[in-house]
Amino acid sequence: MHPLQAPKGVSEYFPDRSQTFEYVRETLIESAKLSGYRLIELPVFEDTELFKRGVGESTDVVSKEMYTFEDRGGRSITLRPEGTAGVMRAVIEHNLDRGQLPVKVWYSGAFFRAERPQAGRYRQFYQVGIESIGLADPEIDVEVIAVADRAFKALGLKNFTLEITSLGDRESRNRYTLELRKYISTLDLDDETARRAEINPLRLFDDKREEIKSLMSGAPILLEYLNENSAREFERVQSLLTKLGIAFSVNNRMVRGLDYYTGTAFEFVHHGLGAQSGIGGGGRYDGLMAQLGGSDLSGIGFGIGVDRCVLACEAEGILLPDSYLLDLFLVPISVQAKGLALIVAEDLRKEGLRVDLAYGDRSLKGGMKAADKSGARFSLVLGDDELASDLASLKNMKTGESISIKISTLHENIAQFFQMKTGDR
RNA sequence: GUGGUCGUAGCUCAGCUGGUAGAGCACUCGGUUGUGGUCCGAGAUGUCGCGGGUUCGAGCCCCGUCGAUCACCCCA
Repeated sequence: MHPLQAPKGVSEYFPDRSQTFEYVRETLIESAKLSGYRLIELPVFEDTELFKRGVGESTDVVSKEMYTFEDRGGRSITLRPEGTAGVMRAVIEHNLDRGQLPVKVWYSGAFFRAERPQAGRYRQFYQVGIESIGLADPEIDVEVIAVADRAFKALGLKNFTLEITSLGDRESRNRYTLELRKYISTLDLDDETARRAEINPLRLFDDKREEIKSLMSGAPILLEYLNENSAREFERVQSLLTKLGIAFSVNNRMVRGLDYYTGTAFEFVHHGLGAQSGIGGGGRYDGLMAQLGGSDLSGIGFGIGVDRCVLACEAEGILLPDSYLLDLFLVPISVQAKGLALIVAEDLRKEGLRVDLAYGDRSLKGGMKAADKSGARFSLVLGDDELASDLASLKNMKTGESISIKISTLHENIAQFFQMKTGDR
Protein backbone atom coordinates (compact mmCIF):
# COMPACT_ATOMS: atom_id res chain seq x y z
CA MET A 1 0.00 0.00 0.00
CA HIS A 2 2.60 2.51 1.07
CA PRO A 3 5.88 2.58 -0.82
CA LEU A 4 7.73 2.90 2.46
CA GLN A 5 6.96 1.35 5.77
CA ALA A 6 8.66 1.10 9.11
CA PRO A 7 11.05 -1.81 9.60
CA LYS A 8 9.54 -4.92 11.10
CA GLY A 9 8.71 -4.91 14.77
CA VAL A 10 9.46 -1.35 15.79
CA SER A 11 7.24 0.50 18.21
CA GLU A 12 6.07 3.95 17.19
CA TYR A 13 4.05 6.54 19.04
CA PHE A 14 2.15 9.44 17.55
CA PRO A 15 -0.74 11.56 18.79
CA ASP A 16 -2.77 10.82 20.80
CA ARG A 17 -0.95 7.75 22.02
CA SER A 18 2.39 9.50 22.19
CA GLN A 19 1.09 11.46 25.15
CA THR A 20 0.67 8.26 27.11
CA PHE A 21 4.19 7.27 26.16
CA GLU A 22 5.52 10.63 27.30
CA TYR A 23 3.55 10.45 30.52
CA VAL A 24 4.88 6.98 31.29
CA ARG A 25 8.47 7.82 30.53
CA GLU A 26 8.44 11.06 32.50
CA THR A 27 6.77 9.40 35.47
CA LEU A 28 9.36 6.62 35.54
CA ILE A 29 12.20 9.11 35.31
CA GLU A 30 10.73 11.28 38.03
CA SER A 31 10.70 8.33 40.41
CA ALA A 32 14.43 7.81 39.80
CA LYS A 33 15.12 11.49 40.38
CA LEU A 34 13.20 11.37 43.65
CA SER A 35 15.77 8.89 44.92
CA GLY A 36 18.75 10.92 43.81
CA TYR A 37 19.56 9.23 40.52
CA ARG A 38 21.15 11.41 37.88
CA LEU A 39 21.06 11.18 34.10
CA ILE A 40 23.65 9.24 32.17
CA GLU A 41 23.33 9.61 28.41
CA LEU A 42 25.13 6.95 26.43
CA PRO A 43 25.46 5.85 22.81
CA VAL A 44 22.95 3.39 21.39
CA PHE A 45 25.76 1.42 19.81
CA GLU A 46 28.85 -0.02 21.40
CA ASP A 47 31.76 -2.26 20.58
CA THR A 48 30.27 -5.74 20.08
CA GLU A 49 32.81 -7.14 22.50
CA LEU A 50 31.21 -5.22 25.38
CA PHE A 51 28.00 -7.20 25.18
CA LYS A 52 29.72 -10.50 24.52
CA ARG A 53 31.74 -10.11 27.67
CA GLY A 54 29.18 -8.27 29.76
CA VAL A 55 25.92 -9.99 28.96
CA GLY A 56 27.43 -13.38 28.28
CA GLU A 57 27.98 -15.24 25.01
CA SER A 58 25.77 -18.12 26.03
CA THR A 59 22.67 -15.93 26.45
CA ASP A 60 20.04 -15.80 23.75
CA VAL A 61 20.35 -12.05 23.71
CA VAL A 62 23.95 -12.19 22.59
CA SER A 63 23.93 -15.39 20.59
CA LYS A 64 20.97 -14.66 18.36
CA GLU A 65 19.27 -11.35 19.03
CA MET A 66 21.86 -8.67 18.47
CA TYR A 67 21.93 -6.13 15.67
CA THR A 68 25.59 -6.33 14.80
CA PHE A 69 27.31 -4.72 11.84
CA GLU A 70 30.70 -3.60 10.71
CA ASP A 71 31.33 0.13 10.52
CA ARG A 72 33.45 1.79 7.88
CA GLY A 73 36.57 1.32 9.90
CA GLY A 74 36.03 -2.41 10.05
CA ARG A 75 35.00 -2.36 13.72
CA SER A 76 32.25 -4.66 14.93
CA ILE A 77 29.45 -2.52 16.30
CA THR A 78 26.25 -3.63 18.04
CA LEU A 79 23.07 -1.72 18.77
CA ARG A 80 22.63 -1.99 22.52
CA PRO A 81 20.32 -4.85 23.56
CA GLU A 82 20.29 -3.71 27.20
CA GLY A 83 21.59 -0.85 29.29
CA THR A 84 23.73 -2.13 32.12
CA ALA A 85 26.81 -3.13 30.13
CA GLY A 86 27.09 0.31 28.56
CA VAL A 87 26.80 2.01 31.92
CA MET A 88 29.55 -0.19 33.31
CA ARG A 89 31.74 0.62 30.35
CA ALA A 90 31.25 4.35 30.88
CA VAL A 91 31.88 4.11 34.61
CA ILE A 92 35.13 2.24 34.03
CA GLU A 93 36.27 4.35 31.10
CA HIS A 94 35.66 7.68 32.81
CA ASN A 95 36.47 6.69 36.37
CA LEU A 96 33.03 7.68 37.55
CA ASP A 97 33.50 5.48 40.60
CA ARG A 98 36.29 7.63 41.98
CA GLY A 99 34.00 9.79 44.08
CA GLN A 100 31.43 8.96 46.68
CA LEU A 101 29.74 5.60 46.33
CA PRO A 102 27.33 4.44 45.23
CA VAL A 103 27.21 6.02 41.79
CA LYS A 104 23.51 6.45 41.04
CA VAL A 105 22.44 7.04 37.46
CA TRP A 106 19.32 6.71 35.34
CA TYR A 107 18.98 6.37 31.61
CA SER A 108 16.20 6.35 29.08
CA GLY A 109 16.21 5.40 25.47
CA ALA A 110 15.88 2.86 22.71
CA PHE A 111 17.19 -0.68 22.82
CA PHE A 112 17.37 -3.28 20.09
CA ARG A 113 16.86 -6.99 19.87
CA ALA A 114 16.23 -8.93 16.69
CA GLU A 115 13.43 -11.13 17.99
CA ARG A 116 10.18 -12.18 16.41
CA PRO A 117 7.82 -9.30 17.20
CA GLN A 118 4.80 -9.79 19.39
CA ALA A 119 2.51 -7.55 21.37
CA GLY A 120 4.75 -5.98 23.99
CA ARG A 121 7.90 -7.19 22.33
CA TYR A 122 9.58 -5.06 19.73
CA ARG A 123 12.84 -4.98 17.84
CA GLN A 124 13.32 -1.40 18.89
CA PHE A 125 11.89 -0.78 22.31
CA TYR A 126 12.21 1.75 25.07
CA GLN A 127 13.50 1.37 28.56
CA VAL A 128 14.03 3.55 31.56
CA GLY A 129 16.63 2.10 33.86
CA ILE A 130 18.72 2.91 36.87
CA GLU A 131 22.01 1.60 38.19
CA SER A 132 23.45 1.97 41.66
CA ILE A 133 27.11 1.05 41.55
CA GLY A 134 29.80 0.56 44.12
CA LEU A 135 28.14 -0.74 47.25
CA ALA A 136 26.64 -4.11 48.06
CA ASP A 137 24.15 -3.34 50.75
CA PRO A 138 20.66 -4.78 51.18
CA GLU A 139 19.40 -1.24 51.77
CA ILE A 140 20.43 -0.32 48.26
CA ASP A 141 18.74 -3.39 46.82
CA VAL A 142 15.59 -2.24 48.48
CA GLU A 143 16.00 1.32 47.31
CA VAL A 144 16.26 0.18 43.70
CA ILE A 145 13.17 -1.98 43.99
CA ALA A 146 11.36 0.89 45.68
CA VAL A 147 12.12 3.25 42.80
CA ALA A 148 10.44 0.85 40.39
CA ASP A 149 7.55 0.12 42.70
CA ARG A 150 6.93 3.81 43.31
CA ALA A 151 7.08 4.50 39.58
CA PHE A 152 4.42 1.91 38.77
CA LYS A 153 2.19 3.17 41.54
CA ALA A 154 2.69 6.77 40.40
CA LEU A 155 1.46 5.73 36.97
CA GLY A 156 -1.67 4.49 38.63
CA LEU A 157 -1.04 0.84 37.91
CA LYS A 158 -2.64 -1.68 40.25
CA ASN A 159 -2.74 -5.00 38.48
CA PHE A 160 0.90 -5.92 38.94
CA THR A 161 2.97 -7.90 41.40
CA LEU A 162 6.58 -8.02 42.46
CA GLU A 163 8.51 -11.25 42.57
CA ILE A 164 11.89 -11.51 44.16
CA THR A 165 14.51 -14.12 44.76
CA SER A 166 18.17 -14.39 45.52
CA LEU A 167 20.54 -16.04 43.11
CA GLY A 168 23.13 -16.14 45.86
CA ASP A 169 26.76 -15.23 45.63
CA ARG A 170 29.10 -17.06 43.29
CA GLU A 171 29.91 -19.74 45.81
CA SER A 172 26.29 -20.55 46.64
CA ARG A 173 25.32 -20.48 43.03
CA ASN A 174 28.07 -22.79 41.85
CA ARG A 175 27.21 -25.27 44.54
CA TYR A 176 23.57 -25.18 43.53
CA THR A 177 24.15 -25.35 39.80
CA LEU A 178 26.14 -28.51 40.29
CA GLU A 179 23.25 -30.12 42.12
CA LEU A 180 20.74 -28.91 39.59
CA ARG A 181 22.74 -30.28 36.67
CA LYS A 182 22.97 -33.56 38.50
CA TYR A 183 19.20 -33.63 38.83
CA ILE A 184 18.56 -32.63 35.24
CA SER A 185 20.88 -35.33 33.94
CA THR A 186 18.48 -37.89 35.38
CA LEU A 187 15.59 -36.51 33.31
CA ASP A 188 14.56 -37.72 29.91
CA LEU A 189 14.60 -34.56 27.81
CA ASP A 190 14.32 -33.89 24.09
CA ASP A 191 17.46 -32.63 22.37
CA GLU A 192 16.43 -29.00 22.16
CA THR A 193 15.49 -28.83 25.83
CA ALA A 194 18.65 -30.64 26.86
CA ARG A 195 20.67 -28.14 24.87
CA ARG A 196 18.98 -25.24 26.66
CA ALA A 197 19.61 -26.90 29.99
CA GLU A 198 23.25 -27.26 29.08
CA ILE A 199 23.61 -23.52 28.48
CA ASN A 200 21.71 -22.50 31.59
CA PRO A 201 20.02 -25.16 33.72
CA LEU A 202 17.90 -22.54 35.46
CA ARG A 203 16.06 -21.94 32.21
CA LEU A 204 14.09 -25.12 32.59
CA PHE A 205 12.21 -23.59 35.49
CA ASP A 206 10.74 -21.12 33.02
CA ASP A 207 9.48 -23.69 30.52
CA LYS A 208 5.78 -23.29 29.79
CA ARG A 209 5.12 -26.94 29.02
CA GLU A 210 3.30 -28.92 31.65
CA GLU A 211 5.43 -32.04 31.31
CA ILE A 212 8.59 -30.03 31.91
CA LYS A 213 6.99 -28.23 34.83
CA SER A 214 6.15 -31.48 36.53
CA LEU A 215 9.61 -32.90 35.80
CA MET A 216 11.12 -29.82 37.41
CA SER A 217 8.85 -29.88 40.42
CA GLY A 218 11.25 -32.24 42.14
CA ALA A 219 14.34 -30.21 41.34
CA PRO A 220 16.52 -28.75 44.08
CA ILE A 221 15.67 -25.20 45.09
CA LEU A 222 18.26 -22.46 44.77
CA LEU A 223 17.22 -20.64 47.93
CA GLU A 224 18.04 -23.72 49.97
CA TYR A 225 21.62 -23.60 48.77
CA LEU A 226 22.35 -20.04 49.81
CA ASN A 227 25.26 -19.79 52.18
CA GLU A 228 24.83 -18.03 55.48
CA ASN A 229 25.80 -14.60 54.23
CA SER A 230 23.59 -14.69 51.14
CA ALA A 231 20.67 -16.03 53.13
CA ARG A 232 21.00 -13.31 55.75
CA GLU A 233 21.12 -10.57 53.13
CA PHE A 234 18.05 -11.94 51.39
CA GLU A 235 16.22 -12.02 54.71
CA ARG A 236 17.20 -8.41 55.26
CA VAL A 237 15.91 -7.37 51.85
CA GLN A 238 12.57 -9.00 52.55
CA SER A 239 12.12 -7.43 55.95
CA LEU A 240 12.99 -3.98 54.60
CA LEU A 241 10.53 -4.32 51.74
CA THR A 242 7.88 -5.24 54.23
CA LYS A 243 8.71 -2.22 56.36
CA LEU A 244 8.33 0.00 53.31
CA GLY A 245 4.95 -1.50 52.60
CA ILE A 246 6.05 -2.98 49.29
CA ALA A 247 4.20 -6.21 48.65
CA PHE A 248 6.16 -9.04 47.09
CA SER A 249 6.26 -12.78 46.75
CA VAL A 250 9.32 -14.97 46.72
CA ASN A 251 9.62 -16.84 43.48
CA ASN A 252 12.28 -19.45 44.02
CA ARG A 253 12.30 -20.48 40.41
CA MET A 254 12.59 -17.06 38.86
CA VAL A 255 14.93 -16.95 35.90
CA ARG A 256 16.88 -13.97 34.66
CA GLY A 257 18.04 -13.99 31.09
CA LEU A 258 21.32 -12.19 31.48
CA ASP A 259 24.31 -14.00 32.88
CA TYR A 260 25.62 -11.27 35.14
CA TYR A 261 22.98 -11.41 37.86
CA THR A 262 23.89 -12.52 41.36
CA GLY A 263 22.21 -12.04 44.72
CA THR A 264 18.93 -10.15 44.76
CA ALA A 265 16.92 -10.47 41.57
CA PHE A 266 13.41 -9.19 40.97
CA GLU A 267 10.74 -8.86 38.38
CA PHE A 268 7.55 -6.83 38.17
CA VAL A 269 4.80 -8.68 36.38
CA HIS A 270 1.64 -7.11 35.02
CA HIS A 271 -1.39 -9.36 34.80
CA GLY A 272 -3.23 -7.71 31.95
CA LEU A 273 -0.71 -8.11 29.16
CA GLY A 274 -0.54 -11.65 27.78
CA ALA A 275 2.71 -13.53 27.29
CA GLN A 276 5.05 -10.55 27.51
CA SER A 277 4.06 -9.69 31.03
CA GLY A 278 7.29 -8.46 32.58
CA ILE A 279 7.11 -4.69 32.87
CA GLY A 280 10.38 -4.33 34.70
CA GLY A 281 13.13 -6.40 36.16
CA GLY A 282 16.62 -6.30 37.46
CA GLY A 283 18.98 -7.42 40.12
CA ARG A 284 22.42 -7.30 41.60
CA TYR A 285 25.48 -8.01 39.54
CA ASP A 286 28.68 -8.77 41.41
CA GLY A 287 31.66 -9.27 39.23
CA LEU A 288 30.34 -7.58 36.11
CA MET A 289 32.63 -4.59 36.41
CA ALA A 290 35.66 -6.73 37.08
CA GLN A 291 34.75 -8.87 34.12
CA LEU A 292 34.77 -5.78 31.93
CA GLY A 293 38.19 -4.76 33.17
CA GLY A 294 37.21 -2.39 35.93
CA SER A 295 37.64 -2.60 39.66
CA ASP A 296 35.70 -5.27 41.48
CA LEU A 297 32.64 -3.27 42.42
CA SER A 298 29.15 -4.57 42.89
CA GLY A 299 26.09 -2.95 41.47
CA ILE A 300 22.36 -3.28 41.17
CA GLY A 301 19.85 -1.88 38.74
CA PHE A 302 16.68 -2.41 36.79
CA GLY A 303 15.24 -1.87 33.37
CA ILE A 304 11.61 -0.93 32.96
CA GLY A 305 9.90 -1.43 29.63
CA VAL A 306 8.25 1.81 28.62
CA ASP A 307 6.27 0.19 25.80
CA ARG A 308 4.89 -2.46 28.13
CA CYS A 309 3.99 0.15 30.71
CA VAL A 310 2.05 2.00 28.05
CA LEU A 311 0.18 -1.23 27.27
CA ALA A 312 -0.38 -1.80 30.98
CA CYS A 313 -1.79 1.71 31.43
CA GLU A 314 -4.10 1.15 28.49
CA ALA A 315 -5.15 -2.24 29.85
CA GLU A 316 -6.05 -0.62 33.14
CA GLY A 317 -7.77 2.34 31.53
CA ILE A 318 -5.51 4.90 33.13
CA LEU A 319 -6.27 8.44 32.06
CA LEU A 320 -3.68 11.11 31.52
CA PRO A 321 -3.44 13.74 34.23
CA ASP A 322 -4.91 17.15 33.61
CA SER A 323 -1.57 18.75 32.95
CA TYR A 324 -1.49 17.14 29.53
CA LEU A 325 -4.40 19.26 28.34
CA LEU A 326 -4.34 22.53 26.52
CA ASP A 327 -5.34 25.45 28.73
CA LEU A 328 -6.88 27.74 26.17
CA PHE A 329 -8.02 27.66 22.57
CA LEU A 330 -8.52 30.95 20.74
CA VAL A 331 -11.10 31.32 18.00
CA PRO A 332 -10.52 34.42 15.87
CA ILE A 333 -13.27 35.17 13.36
CA SER A 334 -12.01 38.17 11.47
CA VAL A 335 -8.80 39.18 9.79
CA GLN A 336 -7.93 41.69 12.51
CA ALA A 337 -8.83 39.21 15.20
CA LYS A 338 -6.45 36.65 13.73
CA GLY A 339 -3.58 39.06 14.24
CA LEU A 340 -4.69 39.80 17.78
CA ALA A 341 -5.12 36.12 18.59
CA LEU A 342 -1.55 35.46 17.64
CA ILE A 343 -0.34 38.15 20.03
CA VAL A 344 -2.63 37.12 22.87
CA ALA A 345 -1.58 33.50 22.48
CA GLU A 346 2.11 34.41 22.57
CA ASP A 347 1.66 36.57 25.69
CA LEU A 348 -0.12 33.79 27.52
CA ARG A 349 2.42 31.18 26.46
CA LYS A 350 5.14 33.34 27.98
CA GLU A 351 3.22 33.03 31.23
CA GLY A 352 3.36 29.27 30.94
CA LEU A 353 -0.11 28.58 29.66
CA ARG A 354 -0.66 26.05 26.90
CA VAL A 355 -2.45 27.89 24.14
CA ASP A 356 -3.47 26.97 20.62
CA LEU A 357 -5.74 28.71 18.16
CA ALA A 358 -7.84 28.18 15.07
CA TYR A 359 -5.91 28.92 11.91
CA GLY A 360 -7.26 29.37 8.44
CA ASP A 361 -10.60 30.90 7.72
CA ARG A 362 -12.91 28.97 9.92
CA SER A 363 -16.43 29.91 10.73
CA LEU A 364 -17.35 30.52 14.33
CA LYS A 365 -18.92 27.11 14.48
CA GLY A 366 -15.91 25.50 12.89
CA GLY A 367 -13.60 27.33 15.26
CA MET A 368 -15.56 26.21 18.28
CA LYS A 369 -15.52 22.65 17.04
CA ALA A 370 -11.78 22.89 16.73
CA ALA A 371 -11.65 24.25 20.27
CA ASP A 372 -13.72 21.34 21.46
CA LYS A 373 -11.57 18.75 19.74
CA SER A 374 -8.38 20.33 20.97
CA GLY A 375 -9.37 19.28 24.46
CA ALA A 376 -8.65 22.78 25.77
CA ARG A 377 -10.18 23.72 29.07
CA PHE A 378 -11.15 27.19 27.93
CA SER A 379 -11.98 28.94 24.72
CA LEU A 380 -12.02 32.57 23.78
CA VAL A 381 -13.76 33.95 20.69
CA LEU A 382 -12.16 37.03 19.19
CA GLY A 383 -14.07 39.07 16.63
CA ASP A 384 -14.52 42.68 15.67
CA ASP A 385 -16.80 43.35 18.64
CA GLU A 386 -14.13 42.12 21.03
CA LEU A 387 -11.47 44.21 19.35
CA ALA A 388 -13.63 47.29 19.67
CA SER A 389 -14.63 46.76 23.29
CA ASP A 390 -11.48 44.99 24.55
CA LEU A 391 -13.83 42.55 26.24
CA ALA A 392 -14.21 38.89 25.47
CA SER A 393 -15.89 36.01 27.20
CA LEU A 394 -13.73 33.23 28.46
CA LYS A 395 -15.65 30.01 28.21
CA ASN A 396 -15.19 26.95 30.35
CA MET A 397 -15.57 24.14 27.83
CA LYS A 398 -16.59 21.62 30.42
CA THR A 399 -19.29 23.55 32.21
CA GLY A 400 -20.25 25.91 29.42
CA GLU A 401 -20.03 28.89 31.75
CA SER A 402 -18.21 32.00 30.73
CA ILE A 403 -16.94 35.20 32.25
CA SER A 404 -16.10 38.53 30.68
CA ILE A 405 -12.41 39.42 30.67
CA LYS A 406 -10.32 42.31 29.38
CA ILE A 407 -8.22 41.16 26.46
CA SER A 408 -5.47 43.77 26.73
CA THR A 409 -4.60 42.80 30.28
CA LEU A 410 -5.34 39.11 30.05
CA HIS A 411 -1.74 38.05 30.38
CA GLU A 412 -1.28 40.29 33.42
CA ASN A 413 -4.13 38.62 35.22
CA ILE A 414 -2.95 35.09 35.07
CA ALA A 415 -3.92 34.46 38.65
CA GLN A 416 -7.50 35.20 37.81
CA PHE A 417 -7.23 32.91 34.84
CA PHE A 418 -5.84 30.09 36.86
CA GLN A 419 -8.74 30.44 39.25
CA MET A 420 -11.00 29.71 36.34
CA LYS A 421 -9.00 26.58 35.77
CA THR A 422 -10.36 25.11 38.94
CA GLY A 423 -13.59 24.46 37.12
CA ASP A 424 -12.12 21.09 36.32
CA ARG A 425 -13.28 18.85 33.57
C1' G B 1 14.20 -18.72 14.71
C1' U B 2 9.32 -22.38 14.90
C1' G B 3 3.93 -22.84 14.54
C1' G B 4 -1.42 -20.78 14.24
C1' U B 5 -4.61 -16.61 12.70
C1' C B 6 -5.14 -12.27 9.89
C1' G B 7 -4.24 -7.94 6.15
C1' U B 8 -10.98 -4.22 2.35
C1' A B 9 -11.80 3.85 3.26
C1' G B 10 -8.21 7.72 8.92
C1' C B 11 -10.54 3.77 12.68
C1' U B 12 -13.73 -0.86 13.56
C1' C B 13 -15.44 -4.09 10.20
C1' A B 14 -19.34 -6.27 6.19
C1' G B 15 -18.75 -8.17 1.21
C1' C B 16 -23.41 -14.52 -0.15
C1' U B 17 -21.14 -20.72 -4.17
C1' G B 18 -15.40 -15.61 -8.24
C1' G B 19 -19.09 -10.80 -12.09
C1' U B 20 -15.28 -4.25 -11.94
C1' A B 21 -16.76 -2.27 -3.29
C1' G B 22 -20.29 -1.06 1.36
C1' A B 23 -21.76 0.30 6.78
C1' G B 24 -20.80 2.65 11.42
C1' C B 25 -17.49 6.04 13.67
C1' A B 26 -14.22 9.97 12.36
C1' C B 27 -13.63 14.09 8.73
C1' U B 28 -15.56 18.72 5.71
C1' C B 29 -19.78 21.90 4.88
C1' G B 30 -24.71 23.32 6.15
C1' G B 31 -29.41 23.49 9.49
C1' U B 32 -30.77 31.99 8.20
C1' U B 33 -27.63 37.57 12.13
C1' G B 34 -21.33 35.46 16.65
C1' U B 35 -20.20 30.18 20.48
C1' G B 36 -18.42 23.56 20.69
C1' G B 37 -20.12 18.71 22.72
C1' U B 38 -26.65 16.05 21.18
C1' C B 39 -29.79 15.87 16.79
C1' C B 40 -30.84 16.41 11.30
C1' G B 41 -29.06 17.01 6.16
C1' A B 42 -25.28 17.00 2.38
C1' G B 43 -20.28 15.73 0.79
C1' A B 44 -15.26 13.75 0.11
C1' U B 45 -12.38 9.21 0.79
C1' G B 46 -10.09 3.35 -1.34
C1' U B 47 -4.13 1.06 -6.98
C1' C B 48 -9.45 -4.49 -1.42
C1' G B 49 -0.90 -4.97 1.89
C1' C B 50 2.48 -5.99 -2.44
C1' G B 51 3.95 -9.30 -6.73
C1' G B 52 2.79 -13.21 -9.79
C1' G B 53 -0.70 -17.16 -11.45
C1' U B 54 -5.67 -19.61 -12.71
C1' U B 55 -10.13 -17.45 -15.24
C1' C B 56 -13.93 -14.27 -20.33
C1' G B 57 -13.77 -11.95 -15.35
C1' A B 58 -10.61 -12.18 -8.51
C1' G B 59 -11.44 -8.42 -2.62
C1' C B 60 -13.05 -13.46 -2.94
C1' C B 61 -9.18 -19.43 -5.70
C1' C B 62 -3.47 -20.81 -5.96
C1' C B 63 1.82 -19.45 -5.09
C1' G B 64 5.26 -16.07 -3.26
C1' U B 65 6.37 -11.81 -0.42
C1' C B 66 5.85 -7.88 3.27
C1' G B 67 3.44 -6.66 7.70
C1' A B 68 0.37 -7.37 12.06
C1' U B 69 -1.28 -10.61 15.73
C1' C B 70 -1.26 -15.04 19.19
C1' A B 71 1.73 -18.89 21.23
C1' C B 72 6.72 -21.14 21.74
C1' C B 73 11.89 -19.63 22.39
C1' C B 74 13.38 -15.39 25.08
C1' C B 75 12.63 -11.03 27.59
C1' A B 76 11.57 -4.90 28.70
